Order: sequence, then structure tokens, then C-alpha cells
Amino acid sequence: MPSSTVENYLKRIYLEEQAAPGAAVVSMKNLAGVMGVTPGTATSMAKSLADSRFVAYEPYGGVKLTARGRTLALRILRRHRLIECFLVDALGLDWSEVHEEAESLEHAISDKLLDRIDEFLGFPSVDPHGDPIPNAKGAIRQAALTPLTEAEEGAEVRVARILDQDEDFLRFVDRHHLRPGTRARVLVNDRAAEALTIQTGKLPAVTMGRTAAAKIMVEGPRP
Amino acid sequence: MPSSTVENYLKRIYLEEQAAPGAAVVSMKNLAGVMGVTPGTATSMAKSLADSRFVAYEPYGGVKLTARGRTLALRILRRHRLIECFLVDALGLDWSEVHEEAESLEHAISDKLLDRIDEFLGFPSVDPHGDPIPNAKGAIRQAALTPLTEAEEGAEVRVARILDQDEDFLRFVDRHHLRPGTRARVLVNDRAAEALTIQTGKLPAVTMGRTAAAKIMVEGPRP
DNA sequence: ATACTCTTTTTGACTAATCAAAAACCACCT
DNA sequence: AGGTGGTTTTTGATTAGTCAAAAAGAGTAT
Repeated sequence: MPSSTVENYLKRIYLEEQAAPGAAVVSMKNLAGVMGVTPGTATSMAKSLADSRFVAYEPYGGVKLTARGRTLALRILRRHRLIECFLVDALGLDWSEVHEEAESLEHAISDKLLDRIDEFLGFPSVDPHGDPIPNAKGAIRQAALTPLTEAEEGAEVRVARILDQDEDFLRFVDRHHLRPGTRARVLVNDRAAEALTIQTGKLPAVTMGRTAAAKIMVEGPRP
Repeated sequence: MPSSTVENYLKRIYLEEQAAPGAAVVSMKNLAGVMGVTPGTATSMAKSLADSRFVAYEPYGGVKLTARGRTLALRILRRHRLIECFLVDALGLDWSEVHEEAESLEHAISDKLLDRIDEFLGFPSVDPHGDPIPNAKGAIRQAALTPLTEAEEGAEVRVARILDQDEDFLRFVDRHHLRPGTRARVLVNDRAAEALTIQTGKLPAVTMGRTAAAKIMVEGPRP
């Protein structure tokens, strides 16, 4: 039974691999950064993950999940995201605050309880942030989405996923009614100014910078 | 922030103190036994709990919770029991299987979420086994109960609490409809034979031994 | 009080996870 | 080739929690 530390490393490695689909491996510096540990710790953990065959690791070559490691990472991610759904749907917690809570519960919940929750929720396919939930077999299916920065001016889009779990950012998104599921119109997308203006229904339009817009994934004008 | 290991020790010490109200302290042998560790480990943990002022400890003198230690123990117990309620009431898990699950979730849940659950459940005062739930301030209130072994023959009793969390025993109780809340009549209480026969409604009567009956707490014929 | 038994403590060792700081290595740029 | 800057690895230490086995202490029976 892998410790929750190991589970966290694998989850982060998976997320880093997803975040930078170009890079084949995750560097020690990167890993140490996202895990909040020193590079030396990342190295020794990389070795021990490799010993357990969760990652491929070559000295100076970074880490890369093996099939076995990815399976476990997806299992944790599934737990995390189902728990988020549950906290929001069943207990009415705010979607901006469930991430932290799920972060600890994901290591403590049994498979049995998780399945019960999955059933209770009606087998959801995405969590409250729009992140896809791996199924019990570890398969993950996500519709092709584009960052808001790519949207044409005048386009009608549907917010599908928010890529940042930071509470402040989520509250900003919430305040302007840009939660996943919302339809909105892109009024301005000024690439030179790196600013974008978007409007939901009859609400006042919001203008945000490029980096903020890049964290909001949308479905195009029509598929 | 105490580790979950420390939380578990304090919880067990509290429960042992309750289980043997006569003994003023919990011995190392006892503690090692219930925690499933060697006596040496119990000793070194006792010292470290004493350093943190959770228990009073004198060499060869056993441990005894301080006010501080009891407060923390009751906090864990509150978590444990509210979680059990929640799993049964909100997710329909069987009361015989929630103990183990709560055992790990109790260390992972935040105070905020726990309060939300408490509210969701309508501030229950006992868990599915009839164990009293400490309130947010750590106060615990339990009606005076008597073990079934003390019941008079012919008495009508109300099952109030089951003192054993073992899955098999709980399933036995369940099978014979002796869950907390049930009214039943004591048909035979033969102290010499150490056997007791009890009947719920029109169901077939059940006969059990003294030790089993001692784990079932009831409210008297009338208060 | 003496011996015997049971409990408790001590000692030494081990694993997992971490840090700080030194050393080694890699890649790139003249 | 040689140096330089940044990354990675190594080394040595630390903390929490554990065990096995030896040593010490307490209590009881004769």
C-alpha cells in the first residue's frame, strides 16, 4: 500500500506531464517545486518511486510515469475529483474551497465508499472545476477544449473547465459567473494588449489579462 | 498539529479509561495491546505524549489523560462518531462496516467540513451504535444505561448502545433486530447458566451468552 | 527475605521523509 | 577547449514511529 506521500508525488508527476505535453519527462527542479521540497529530496524520492516501478528514472534524466504509476495517479485523481463533486453537491460547500479538503480526504477514503459516492452522484464525468474524472478503470475522457485566449471576438462560448485551483482565482471566476457550464460571449480579444473582455447574459462585461484567460477552457462557437 | 498516530493513542487511552473506570491509569501492557504495538513502543510513546502534555506519565506508573489530552481525544471521538452517522444516514452504508472507514477519515477531515456534516445531520447526540457524540466544546452526555445482563426477567427494555464495534458482533445484533432504539422483552435471564433470552416484537426469541449480553446496553423498564 | 514471574524500560537498529550544504555534472557560449 | 551557470546528486543529519531483545524493576508466593 503506497503511502500518501507517494500518492501525492505520483499525482503531481501526472499533472506536470499533462501540463507540459511537450516535455517527455518531469525534471527534479520542477518536481521539487510543485511538491514544495528541496531538489535533493525530489531526487531520492524519484529513486524510490523507480524502485517501486512507478516511474522511469535515469540520473540527470528526470522522471516519467510507467503504466503502473499512471494507473495509481489516475486512481488518486479520481478520488480527489469525486470527493470535490460530493462536497459541493451533497454538502453544499463552495467550489472554491473544496480543493484543499479533497487533498487530504483522497488518501483516507476506501474504494468501497468511493464507489458509493460515485453512484450517489450519478457517475459524474467532470468535477466542479470541469476537470475530467477518471472512471473506475482509470480511463479518462475529456472533450477537446480551447483556452479562452484562442476564442474569436464575437464568439459565443461555453465555459468548460478552470485550470487553476487557487481559491482567489476561483472566487474571481465565480464573481463574474464564469463557472463551468456558463455560456458567454467574447466581446473583445485584443492579442496585442493581451486583454480579453467577456460577457455572461445581461451581466456587466469583465475584462481580464491573457494569463487569466488562458486558465479558462471553453467549447467553441459550435462543435 | 498532532499526527494521526498521536490522535489514535489519545483516543485509545480515553476509551480504555472509560472501559475501566476503576483503574486510575492505563498500563503500558494494556496500551500496547489495544494499539497493536510492542510494550517498548508504548513506553516511548507515553514519554512523548507526556512531553506534549497530553498525558501524565510516571515510570512504571502508566498513563492518564490530562485535561488537554482529553480535549483532543474527545475531538477525535466526535469526528469518528459524526462520520459514522454521516456514512449511515447520508450514504446508506451498513452500520456494521462504518467503523473502519471512520477510523481513517477521522484524521483527514477539517473542522469546517465536520461542522457542516453535524448541521446536515441535525446535531445528533449518538452515533449508529448508540455511542454518545461529544459536542463541539468536547462535552459528552450519556444517559445512564445498564448492561442487558442486569435486566430482570420479563422486563421490557429499549436497546440503547452496543459496546463492541466488531463487524461480526454487529451483524449478529442486526440479524436479530437488536439495533439501538429497538424495544424488546427479556424472557429468560439465567445467571447460573450465564445465558439470556430476549425477544423483539413477534420475531423468534434469541438466546445469547453473558459476555455477548454484557455488550448490549439498555434503558430500564421505565425510567 | 528470596526466588520467580510478569511488566516496564532501555538499547540499538531500521524505514520513510525530510533538509542543508557540498560535490558532481551538463550544457552552452565564447 | 575552457569556463560559467544552473541542475542534479550525494552526504550527513534529523524526526517520528516502530521492533527485537536485553536489562531492570515490581509484586507475589513461599
